[in-house]
Amino acid sequence: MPIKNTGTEQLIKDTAKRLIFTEGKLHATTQEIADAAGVNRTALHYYYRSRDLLIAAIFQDAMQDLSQRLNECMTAPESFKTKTENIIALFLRHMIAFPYQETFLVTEINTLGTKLIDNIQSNPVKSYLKEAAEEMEKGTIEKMNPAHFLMNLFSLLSYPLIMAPLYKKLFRLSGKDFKALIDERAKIIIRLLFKSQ
Amino acid sequence: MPIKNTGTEQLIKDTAKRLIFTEGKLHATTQEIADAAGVNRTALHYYYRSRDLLIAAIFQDAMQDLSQRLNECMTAPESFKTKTENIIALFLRHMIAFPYQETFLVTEINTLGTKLIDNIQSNPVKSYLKEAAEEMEKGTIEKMNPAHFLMNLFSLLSYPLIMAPLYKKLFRLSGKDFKALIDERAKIIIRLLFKSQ
DNA sequence: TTTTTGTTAGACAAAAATGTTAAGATAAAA
DNA sequence: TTTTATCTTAACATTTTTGTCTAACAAAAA
Repeated sequence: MPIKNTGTEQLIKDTAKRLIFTEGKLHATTQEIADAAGVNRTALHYYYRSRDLLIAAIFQDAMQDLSQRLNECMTAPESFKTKTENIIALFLRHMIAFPYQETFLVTEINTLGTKLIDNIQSNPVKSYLKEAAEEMEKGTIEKMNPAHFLMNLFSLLSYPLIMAPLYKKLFRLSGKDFKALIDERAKIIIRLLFKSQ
Repeated sequence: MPIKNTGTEQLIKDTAKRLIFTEGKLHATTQEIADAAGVNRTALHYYYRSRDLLIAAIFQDAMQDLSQRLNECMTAPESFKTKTENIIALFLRHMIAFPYQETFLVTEINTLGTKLIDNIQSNPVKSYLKEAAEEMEKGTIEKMNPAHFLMNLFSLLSYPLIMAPLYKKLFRLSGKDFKALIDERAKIIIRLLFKSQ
């Protein structure tokens, strides 16, 4: 780590994340990133040496961030429903800020190979799936393979935000109206996933 | 259209679609496309003149295909539930074959601008939404903004297939096991969207 | 004050990707 | 058989993107 930290290294990475994760420009060039960050392109090489290394750093961060969010959410010491409500709140907030983070991860894996994620942590997910299975026994949620429950949850949270540009056109909605729609989703999702009473 | 049609023009486009829509290689180069198609890169230029034009053709096809599927599905003369079951079957089949088609559309829009889709047809969707609202009155599905119903439907259909590389790792599933999981989803989705009896 | 650190600017080199051209092979059509 | 449309090969030009180097400068640290 540098002795005199002016935040430029972080700024570059954060800007790249904004372009890629938030604005969905999955193939931003080094020039575009540097311009958006308001730094010279040389600074990007100064800190990250190459585009690939910057992208690798961003990929690592994204995986780490995803892992950590799953970890924290899924192993929290709360009731299953409360926990699920928290997952929804947290992931919705995240998807609003960084809708293309998961898309980025997947397309990187598709081009660079699946070995990128051999070390993914699946234990917290497993424990959540187990709890879901118990809830199914209790009858608070529909019986199904718990993996489906989790996929349903994440689908309902994520997909509308990824497809926002299409949905806005399809529904003829302004950005504001679409946002209002998204704000309603937490409740909708809970109502859908949990039996009515 | 060429007088002597040997299918190479189509082959090139189909191959590019395979790479982009199926394999999720969203920034395939002309060389990669030509190689995958087993033709010389010049053939690509011979037929499409430039990469951008090939991509534009693919984009148009994808929009057209999406529009047409929506159109056919949503205006079919069947009961709402049957119609929805058909939508699920059709879109699931499509997502299995071309999981990244919508992702491609959205990332293209994100980089080239929203004007690409100003002419999108939203009438069939509107009529489906109206039917959904009627079903809500009847009580066969939960009451909500019909737009949510549609977003729920497409989310549940699409997201798991887009995120397959991640989910396989997260659930530690082989390709075969994951496929089996996906095959169960049509029923799961119907059960989730429609009230139990 | 001198040195170090962070950073910029500019020029340039190298690589990658895209696009062009000309010549020729092939096979089907005329 | 000649012609023509299709497609390849190979060479090359252009553009885009990436990466490197050097000199310089400002601000903080020593």
